[in-house]
Amino acid sequence: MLFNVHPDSTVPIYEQIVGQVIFGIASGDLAAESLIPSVRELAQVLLVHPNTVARAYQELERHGVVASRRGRGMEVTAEAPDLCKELRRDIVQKRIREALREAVCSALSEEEIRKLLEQEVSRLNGKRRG
Amino acid sequence: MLFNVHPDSTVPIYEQIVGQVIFGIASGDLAAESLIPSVRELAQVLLVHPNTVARAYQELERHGVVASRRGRGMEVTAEAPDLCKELRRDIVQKRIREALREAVCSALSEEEIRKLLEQEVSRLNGKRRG
Amino acid sequence: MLFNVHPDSTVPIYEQIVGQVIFGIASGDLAAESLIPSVRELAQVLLVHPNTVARAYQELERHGVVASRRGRGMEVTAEAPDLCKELRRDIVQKRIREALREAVCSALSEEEIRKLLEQEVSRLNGKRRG
Amino acid sequence: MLFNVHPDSTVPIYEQIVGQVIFGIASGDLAAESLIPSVRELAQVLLVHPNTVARAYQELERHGVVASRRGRGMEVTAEAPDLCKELRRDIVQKRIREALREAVCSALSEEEIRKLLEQEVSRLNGKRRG
DNA sequence: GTGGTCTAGACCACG
DNA sequence: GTGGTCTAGACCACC
Repeated sequence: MLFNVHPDSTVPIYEQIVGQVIFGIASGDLAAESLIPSVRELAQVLLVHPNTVARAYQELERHGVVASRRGRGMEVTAEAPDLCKELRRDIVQKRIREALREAVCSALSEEEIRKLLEQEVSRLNGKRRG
Repeated sequence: MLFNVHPDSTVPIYEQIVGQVIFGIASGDLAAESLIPSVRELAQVLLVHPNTVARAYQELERHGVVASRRGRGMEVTAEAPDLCKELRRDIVQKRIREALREAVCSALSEEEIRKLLEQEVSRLNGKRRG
Repeated sequence: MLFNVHPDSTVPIYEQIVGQVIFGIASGDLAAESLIPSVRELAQVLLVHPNTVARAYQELERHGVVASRRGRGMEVTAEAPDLCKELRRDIVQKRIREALREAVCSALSEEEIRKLLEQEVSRLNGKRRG
Repeated sequence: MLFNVHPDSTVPIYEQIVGQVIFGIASGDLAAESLIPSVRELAQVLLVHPNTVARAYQELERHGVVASRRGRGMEVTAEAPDLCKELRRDIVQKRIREALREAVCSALSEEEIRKLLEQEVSRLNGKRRG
């Protein structure tokens, strides 16, 4: 499981972590009933403060995708995989929708926007395969 | 000239205003050497605090796209139109790139991402024409 | 509006604050559309750290009983009074139910429990009027 | 002897176990000079960690209601039955007092509180007999 | 070892 | 002034 957080994003770090865990569960990297990385462990990997991770985990618990197991850690719930697939779609769709809305209201033409999109999609697929 | 700010976005309001003005200049809605709306006027239209607008204007001044004319207001500079066309592309591209990067790292397949994109593009074009 | 928190309770302080605000809204002490005390102000009154109050306020926001007004404070929502009357009942009922469940499983007889209850009710009503 | 622990209560599990043993001794289910269940046995029944049970037993030993008998286990002391009857009353009374204090400070009327109490008492008696 | 709570104090965005 | 986020590090309950 690989975590990607960007400390300089306008999106709070804890929210990025929430998203990453949701993605991990949706993709199957984090299986139902398994334990997610401990607060301290993930904090060390991401170079953020444990409190920041803890806050993300509380949010995830609130969403019902993980449950705290006293003294053991945070466990992925049985319903999480289905739930996270929905949440993942919502997150990605929302982000894309906002980007496109901004593109439209920037008065760029539809062709220009499509060109930009195609270009960025190819760019990322290059990265993905590379 | 139409301004769109979304108070619940993670993007700060003043930054949204900066973007809107840049878009307005790039599209020609705000012509070179013309005056942009006064701080108070725009604050009233957008239902935000005048300080927030003032801060956005400072940022625009820093970018060199507007210049304050004592006693008259803020004027679009001569170089602004070209500059803003570049800035506009950068802004839109950056936002799209980030949205797609997130889509990719969510482990959605390329196909699913393309489907989402197409769906959202149509949705916005519907709105644009409607 | 009077706040009662007990630092040595097993119930976390932030949760006690959540309850107190809900009670205040349910009773009408905190009216819809009004601002609740600021984080710093309440922290000073309760002699707790501002972060603790902030956490309580986030929880309340999540419940939909207050909403953050950027730069102004936290506002009681329009739906809050009705919502809080329900929440209040749930909180009080839950606490009473747990106390009684414990009383029953302590193997005290029904009479003894009733006697204890009556005694404590009178005691509190004495306090309330005194 | 039946043990009831609620893992999601704000009351620590070890403290719940302490209470349950005190109740058992007060009611006569656990007789003076008899052995209480072993740490491992009780841990298995309650599905909690043996350390948690061990901690509860330490607490009970500190209260003087059980004493460890090398090689045999933990024995209910001779003074325990009387002591536990007092402790039981204190525990139940404290819990009820706190629940009622909260009810009062929630600004529910005396009438409403009495109604809630009556309703919950009947509910539990239904369970007790059922 | 685990997560949960709390204090402390920094910086930021916004009004 | 407001709330929001983050770092830092303490102590606790539990496994």
